[in-house]
Amino acid sequence: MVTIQDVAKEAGVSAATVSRVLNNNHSVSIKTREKVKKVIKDLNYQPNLLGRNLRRMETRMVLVFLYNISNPFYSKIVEGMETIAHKNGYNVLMCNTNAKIETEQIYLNFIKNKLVDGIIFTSPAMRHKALSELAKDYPIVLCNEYERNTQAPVVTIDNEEAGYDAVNHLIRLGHKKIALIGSCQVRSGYERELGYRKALKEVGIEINESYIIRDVGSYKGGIIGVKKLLALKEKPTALFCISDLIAIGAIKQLKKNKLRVPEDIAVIGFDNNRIANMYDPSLTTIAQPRYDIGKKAMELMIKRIKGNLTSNPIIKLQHELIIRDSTLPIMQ
Amino acid sequence: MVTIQDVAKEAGVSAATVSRVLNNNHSVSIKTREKVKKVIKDLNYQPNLLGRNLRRMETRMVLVFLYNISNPFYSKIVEGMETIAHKNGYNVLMCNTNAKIETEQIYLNFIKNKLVDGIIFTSPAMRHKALSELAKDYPIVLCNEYERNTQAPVVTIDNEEAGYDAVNHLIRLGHKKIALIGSCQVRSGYERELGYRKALKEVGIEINESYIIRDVGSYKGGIIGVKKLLALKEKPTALFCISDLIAIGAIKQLKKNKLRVPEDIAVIGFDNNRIANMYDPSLTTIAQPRYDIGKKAMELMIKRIKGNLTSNPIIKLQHELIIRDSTLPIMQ
DNA sequence: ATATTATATGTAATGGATTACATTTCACCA
DNA sequence: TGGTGAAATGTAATCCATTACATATAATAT
Repeated sequence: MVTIQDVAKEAGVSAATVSRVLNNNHSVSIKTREKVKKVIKDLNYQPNLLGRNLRRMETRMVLVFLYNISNPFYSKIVEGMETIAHKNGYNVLMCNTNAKIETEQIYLNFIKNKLVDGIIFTSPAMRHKALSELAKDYPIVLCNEYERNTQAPVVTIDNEEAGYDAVNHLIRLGHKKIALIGSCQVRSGYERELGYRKALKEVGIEINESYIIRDVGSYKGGIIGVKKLLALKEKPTALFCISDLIAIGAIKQLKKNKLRVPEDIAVIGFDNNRIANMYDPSLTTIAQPRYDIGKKAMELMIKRIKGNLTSNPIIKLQHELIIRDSTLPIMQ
Repeated sequence: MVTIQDVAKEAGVSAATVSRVLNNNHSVSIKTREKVKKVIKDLNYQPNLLGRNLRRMETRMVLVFLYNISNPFYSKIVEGMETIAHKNGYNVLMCNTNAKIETEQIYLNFIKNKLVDGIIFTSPAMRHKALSELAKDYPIVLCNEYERNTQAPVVTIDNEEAGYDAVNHLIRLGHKKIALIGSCQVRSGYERELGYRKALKEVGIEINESYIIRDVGSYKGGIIGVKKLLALKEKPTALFCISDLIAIGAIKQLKKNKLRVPEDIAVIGFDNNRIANMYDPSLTTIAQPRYDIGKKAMELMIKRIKGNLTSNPIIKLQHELIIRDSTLPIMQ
């Protein structure tokens, strides 16, 4: 392996000078600089960053914890993070946590052992107390999911407001019997349910608790939810699903029961998952500003790493209602 | 920050002994070991792996290049990789390359700069010559996509055989006018087309070149492909799409033209993407043994890192035809 | 021409952990 | 009890690059 010493010897200078060339230190004469650069090229020298990182006690790497990379929701978020990171000389790495605390612990060692400079959580499994402790000692940023009491910077949307907007859309279409399929286990789900309740209450629709199917998630959850709802005497005419995957499961099950969407039942999803537009019918949904969420999260992270962030702000970015076929108004 | 020296001083031993305790070296007396462990705990000492890695000149990290994390196809593959990696004391990190050579170059520095021990490519943008050069100097494994001439270990499936099986399934259902939507820009696509040709030729169906829509990909490609096919005088009765996303785009466009799947046109996809089962109709497709592909790739990687792999094997694992609604035989 | 300052480069310490080698300790045996 | 070998521990070099500080050289001012 070629080291900085080899380059120095070959170029007839000291390692310090080579280092200065590598780091674009201005106090190297043009002649020397060119000479060193040539040797670097000739020897195909690649600096060993383990040495640099040890010396500087930083790695310029940020690790992103993902529940699972298969969740396409996060791809745009990560892109946003990468944009800001690269602009600041940082790199972004990702890992799967599978929402398991044990897996999180494994990868948490990356920051404890100085292998990365910071960690961004997208859907933490560990609880807010542990997270807050962690955030005291290390640069931590939460992206999307968080618990109210967590002492760490957060970037997210106003989920209650978004849930409100979704349900309001259904109300404006004339629906009165509106069901919800979701989970209040994560805060985002809980807040979306709050928005659902707020919207109904506001127009004087009494909340029918049997219309609220909780603690089911993802595609299968949508199927289960619809089965439960169709077993009711008074069936809903509209469905607010707190994720697009739930919505897709729900629609599939509705179709199985020969119910048409949106003619018989309108369905609205959440996230504007890539599949939302591809599905048949295409899904009305709430889009999150994913790219900007990622950018903002990385901005906070880099500030935090550099010690320029002392408070723990909770930043909420603007969501958007996207109307597609699954809630089209029906010609009577 | 607490260092190994601090622990040593506090425990009244040398740093070497602390290091031995950390690494479970047997030549430490039980008494000393317990004493050191207690101090480690009391001081909440976290070893700085930058030091260890520099000394050992290894990081026990493997980086996986993903075209984009939003491609759900790779999640199971990564899971397989993680299983084997963790079993061997390695960790898996991922990054987005967006199939851009420039981005690949950025992350390639990770291995050149000794920040990771190996890189697994899932869909390399760089060409086989550069890859082969790289593989000479560094542990590189290719997973799924590869070019014939690449001098590096490869784990994949027999794409020609899989394409053959897919088309054969359509033939057995009685179809004669079978179209293909795909891309021969990646080798897997090219090979699947070979399988398509082989299957048709075998039963004496002449190949209609206008039934082959090339160089379109993903969801939009499916839409474009169907538009082209429906413009033909003699429309096909079956469609082999070389990915599930293409198939979904195709079906969406077919429906738009009031064509029913599978009644009017049968459609088969490829990959057994998660959405394949969720879509309406659910997709007949070719499933790749993704978990096993990931496991195998990581096995090769670790062998290669340890210097126990000198050849460049091309390992092909077994695929499987999964029959669902999109090709159900039609009752006449 | 000398003093002063700026520029360029080198020397050596540093970061934290590991490990080859050296030394000490201790148990056991003759 | 002295000798032997094994076990336990310590010393110091090492991994590679960076950087504070020292020194040498060149440029400028007086």
